Formats: sequence, C-alpha cells, structure tokens
Amino acid sequence: MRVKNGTPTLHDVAFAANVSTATVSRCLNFPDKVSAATRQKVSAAINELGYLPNFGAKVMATNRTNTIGAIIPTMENAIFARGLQAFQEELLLHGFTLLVASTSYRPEIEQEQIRALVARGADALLLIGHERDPEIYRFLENQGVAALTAWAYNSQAERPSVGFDNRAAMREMAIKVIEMGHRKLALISAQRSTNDRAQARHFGILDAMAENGLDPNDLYMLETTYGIEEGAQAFKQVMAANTGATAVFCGNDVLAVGALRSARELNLNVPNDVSIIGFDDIELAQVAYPALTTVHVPHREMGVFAAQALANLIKEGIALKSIPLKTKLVFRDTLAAVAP
Amino acid sequence: MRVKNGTPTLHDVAFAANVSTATVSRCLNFPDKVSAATRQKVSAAINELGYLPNFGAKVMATNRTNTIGAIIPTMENAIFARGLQAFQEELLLHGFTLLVASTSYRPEIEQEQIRALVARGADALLLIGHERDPEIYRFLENQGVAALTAWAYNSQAERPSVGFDNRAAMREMAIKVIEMGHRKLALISAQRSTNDRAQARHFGILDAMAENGLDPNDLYMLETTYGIEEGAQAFKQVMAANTGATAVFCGNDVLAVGALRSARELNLNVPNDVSIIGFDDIELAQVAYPALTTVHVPHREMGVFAAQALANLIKEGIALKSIPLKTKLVFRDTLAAVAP
DNA sequence: CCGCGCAATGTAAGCCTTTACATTGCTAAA
DNA sequence: TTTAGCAATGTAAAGGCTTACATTGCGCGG
Repeated sequence: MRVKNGTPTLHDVAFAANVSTATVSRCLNFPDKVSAATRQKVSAAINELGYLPNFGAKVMATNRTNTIGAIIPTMENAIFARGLQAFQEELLLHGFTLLVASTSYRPEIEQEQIRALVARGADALLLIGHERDPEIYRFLENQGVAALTAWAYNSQAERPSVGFDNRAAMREMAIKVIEMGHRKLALISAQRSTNDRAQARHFGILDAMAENGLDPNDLYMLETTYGIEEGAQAFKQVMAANTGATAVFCGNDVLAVGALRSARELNLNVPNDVSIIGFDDIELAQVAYPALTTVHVPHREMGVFAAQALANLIKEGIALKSIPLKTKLVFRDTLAAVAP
Repeated sequence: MRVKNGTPTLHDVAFAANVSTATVSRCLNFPDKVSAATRQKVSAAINELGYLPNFGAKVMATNRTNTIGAIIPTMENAIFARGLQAFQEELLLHGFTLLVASTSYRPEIEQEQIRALVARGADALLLIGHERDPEIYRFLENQGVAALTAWAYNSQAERPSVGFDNRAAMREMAIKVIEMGHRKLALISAQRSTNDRAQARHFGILDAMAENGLDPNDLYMLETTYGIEEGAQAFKQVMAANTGATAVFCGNDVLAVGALRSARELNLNVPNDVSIIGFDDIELAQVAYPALTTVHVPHREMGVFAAQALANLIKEGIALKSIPLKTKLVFRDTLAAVAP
C-alpha cells in the first residue's frame, strides 16, 4: 500500500488516517476542534509516515514564517552577542525562530540586510539604534514588517525602542568623574557618523562638563573603529597629544581594554596616573586588570523585552511601545580621584 | 489604472511590463535568458510597483529557502560568536541567510532545535561536535537536510566536519607542560558527558602523560559548567584538594580566566606558584593579566570553510567532506617551568 | 524563396496548506 | 416527534512562484 515516493504530504496523512486534509490540518493547528478519536488516528498516521508540514506551503497559506530577523553590527562584540542570545531564547519560548544578519557597522550593508531578511520572510525585525535612511522605514512599512530598535532609547524618538538612554548614562558617569577632580578629559569614541549611540555618549560627557562649568575644549576627542587593538592605538595617540587629560573615557569596554593595555606598555599607572572608563560592562571588564570602571548595560533584559514585544505584536497584535531600561555605574579599579 | 490594492505580485509586474509571468520570473532568476529590452521594461515595472517576490510562493515552487541553520551551545561564548560571525559573512557572499538556534549545552534542546530549524525550512545545518542520538541523523537524512559538524574533527568520524583535533591539540600542549617539569597536573573541564570536545581534550592530556610515564592519577580532574565564576570556584576546589598540582589546565579560556582571578585572590603567583593553561585563544586570553597561555583555535577559518562547504553542497551539489584545521600553541605569561 | 534552427517569449500545470463555507449527524428543547 | 442548533468533518478555492513544454518570429544556408 505504501507506494508513494517523496516526502509525505498532508494529503497522504489524510488518506492514511481516512479523514480529509482539513481535519488533519485542524489536528495540527487547532487540536481541540477535533474529536479525540480522530486526533488519535491522525497522530498515528503522522508518526507512521514521518510527516512534517511543508514550510513553503504553510508560509504561503498563512503568510507568516514565525521568524524574526535581527540585524546587528557584529556578533563578535560581546555586547550584541549577549543581548542576541537572550533575544533568541525568549523568541523560542514564543515559537519564533531567529534570523541573523550583521552589518559590520556599515549602513549600506544594513539596508541590504534589511531587504534580505524581509525577502526571506521575516515577520518582524530587530534593529540597533534609531538612525537610518527614512526610505528604509518606508520600505518596511510598505512590506508590513514591523521593526523594533534596541540598544538605544530616547524619549524624542518617534519609533519604538527597547533600550537605555546612552546620553544620560554617560552624563551620569562623567559627573562622577568630574566630581573626583578631573578637569581635562579625553574620549576614545566609536565612529559617530553612523552610530547614534556613540553620538549620544559623547553628548553625555559634554552635558556633564557644561553643568560643571568646564570648557568643551577640555575634552580631547578621538574616533576609531571597534577592537582592542584600535583602542590601544587610540590611547597612545591620546597620550601623545599631551593634552593633560587625567581621565580617558572609552566608547565601549573593548576600546577601554585596549587602552588599558597601552597604559601598561607606556608604564602608566592606572588609575593613579590616568583613569580609564569603559561602557557596557561585558565580561572583559571584570577580567581586565585593573578591573574596569564602566557603565553597566542590561543586555539580556534588553533582548528579552525586545523578543516579548515583537512576539506580542505578531501573535496578539499588541502595538510596540518603547521600553526604557536602566543602566548602572560600576566602580571598579580604573577610576581614582585626581591627585591634589 | 493602478487599482490593485495589496502587495504587487509577479502577475502585476507582468501586466505592467506587458509580458508573461514566466518572462518576469526569468528576468529575476536568469537575466541572460531574456533580451535586454525586455529586461529593461521589467525592471522598470518592478521598481515602479515596488515588487518583492513572495517568499512563501518561491519556497513552495523551488523547495528551497536559501537559509542555513546553525545550532550552537550559546552565542555568549566568544568562541562560537566569532566562528558564527564568520560563517554568516561567508554565507551572505553565497546568497544564504543564517538561522540561529542555541542549546545551552543541553542535548534534548538540541534535538528540538534541529527539528525546529528543519521545520522552518533550513536547507542545511551546521552543528557543533559529533556526538548525538543516531535517530536525529536518520531524521535529517529522511528530510534530505545535510548537516555539517564544526569545532571538532576526528579522522574516525563517519560524518563530515570542519574543525580541529581537540585531542591532539591538548596533547601537544600537555607535552610542553610536562617537558617544563610539571608532574602533578589538574584539569578544570567542561561537562564531558554531553560534549565530545571536552572529552577529547581530557584524553589529550592523558595521552601526553602516558607517553611521559606519568600516572594518570596524577591528573586531578574537576568538571564544571561554562563561566568565569565557575572557573574561579573550580580553581579554589583544585587548590583546596591539595594534590600538589603545579599546572592547571582549563577546558577553555573562560574557565581559565576565572581560575586566574581565584589565583590572585588566593595570593598565588601565576606562573611561579602555579601555571594556568587555557584553550581557544579568544580575546579574553590576551586581555587577562597575566596574559594567558592557551591553544589557538582558528575560529573564523572554521566558520568560513563551513559556509563554503555548505554553499557548494546546496548550489553545486558538491558533497561535503571533512576539513581538518590546525591549532597552534600560544605561549604567553601563565606557564612557567616548575621551580627546581 | 523555402525551411531549419534557435533565441525569445508565452501558457498553464504543479507545488501543499489553510480556511470559508457546506454538509452531516447528534442532542436537547419544545 | 419534530426541529433548531451545534460539534465534527468534508469540499474546494486560493495563495504566487517556477518551469516543462509550446509557440512565435527571425536569420541564414541552400
């Protein structure tokens, strides 16, 4: 009797269980709409045939893939890796699968990736940061694909986001630093032009300086790309510039750890000769020596909330709304009061 | 004339360009099978309508999603994050998108995830390590989904893999350690029961010991789960056990960094009082203080090769074959000869 | 000037589910 | 006993793409 060749279809199952395809489909998707006896017969047939619903056909019929895409700068950065991991775990709980793409911090690539994930049927998207070509938002709207922003929150943003206020967080840290007597500061920042978080962190320092009557010119500012090596290089430049900076802020912990290494190479004592401040509080920060003073970001929380928001949107139609999260200053061993 | 409502279909484009749907389809998939003039008309129509092929329909017609799934223990572990990033980048070059699932090192979850990704239409799968229920391999075979294993290579394995010989790599390191006069050893290992890499690394040490006439009982062995904190705890246990171990191997760099922290807390000098050896050579290893002696694993290479192999299989039908990669010992500052 | 062959294009079947609507056969109220 | 109403099930259309096969029209050799 078993003469079919290819993979079994709904139809085969229906035939084997001696019911209609509609009933089998209902068994799978709305089990309580079917009598126990039928359910029984159908499961038996499914098991015997090793039936697995055809993905394409299902997508076609429902217009849903139960897949959510995330586009991040890179997974190598522990920041995103941790948040993404939490995002994926939470998504799984809600029956969604994660599609991942990365941009290496290049906006053109991000556009391309957004299109690619939409073309791959992502039901919704998780993006990093607010700043992007309005055209791409129009595209998403046309395609009916919702997008949620993470790793950034700002009350003015017109689009929903799950994240924290980068500017306020950095301002808070800078206030502490200034309180400790630092008057000449430096910032090793990530590329600001394509990264609104980096911009916001810069502004945060400027805010604190203004509030304390410091001249913005007393902040020596340098941009570099992501990486320990890059942070190390940048730190040497900062020192070479001889601005008298006693506290060096870094746009993220990775840069800070690089800076730390250079300080050691330069025979500078951290924090007595110079203070170094990170941002993110990834594992690296506690492992570094001396342990890094930094701003703790709730990465996992961010991922979990983002997943919940998106799942609720798709399954229940609950509109996305912004969720502001809190950061926390973590004082470890790389920040000290300036010597009197 | 533009009276259609929903998203435009192939049919709409064909109508607008005044050609048949077949021609539009060919334009998209085999541009050189179509005259330049037609191609021209069709692109114009596509742009004007903002047409994007319907994913479900395409999948249904071709039985391909151009999606490849990867199932890893966790993205938080820098090891996998880096390899996965490289895998994703290379996949993109070949026109594939990455689907990610994680298992938290739990085999039951892995099974579930394999089924989930297959159900979600993954054209092929990347898995970590060889060891798993044969039934799941049968399932993959039935579904016609190829699987490639990474992070492990062993010449006896019947399934294709891209990776390195964990056992040989650890053996090589252990030989060096023994050469430096260490006679009493310890190993802080990851859970071996569900992790063939951890097993292999353990055996590697045992191999080296046997070759040098050491009693296997001179290896004090401890298992723990993944994490800096866990490594720290385990190191304290090792020391408390008072076995006289002068060199402590760690199953990976994360554990090693934890051990390093504990050593500092215990006021032990590394490497003079005790040597600590990691495995993987992730960023952490160079940042740690003292910088960690470890085994370098070519993570990115692994990801790239894996992606190429899978892409070649799907697009060209080139069968998977195993690719052995080389590891390298990296001597930094946590290993020293035992004091005479 | 005919007709063959090939490049370009068209026609329509097929891929497999879901689901609106139709049908059946009970139960329970009147 | 009759029938309204409901639960369970069945029928069949719809969804948008690819592609085998059919058709068209043109250039070129004979």
